[in-house]
Amino acid sequence: MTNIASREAIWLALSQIPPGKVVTYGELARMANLPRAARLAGTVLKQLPENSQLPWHRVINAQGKLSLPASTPAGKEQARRLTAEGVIISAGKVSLAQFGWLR
DNA sequence: AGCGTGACACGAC
DNA sequence: GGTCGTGCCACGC
Repeated sequence: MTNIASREAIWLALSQIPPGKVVTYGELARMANLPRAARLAGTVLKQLPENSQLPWHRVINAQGKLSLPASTPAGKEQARRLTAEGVIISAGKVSLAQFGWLR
């Protein structure tokens, strides 16, 4: 599996996440057939272009929290988009109802 | 080739 | 509930 094919697999998996649901980095990697590439998922998301249509905001860490600092613009944007989709966030954590889609 | 780094995960304490 | 250590994949120097 080449490095770029892995990135593409992540992109594809990312595009499959429906609005109102969230997945963890590890789950995203599994969806992309890269069971142990949770870290890669993070680096790929980080390098996504601004203009991307992919739902990068639906990816959170295994503790149910947003990995982006709430102090940063991107962090606020992620929270804003999620709540706009009906995802309930309290104290930086996502409610279990929409967590763990595909499991 | 070696070593450090990161939007991570998981099992032990 | 926390913190720590290890394992992971890919990059960059």
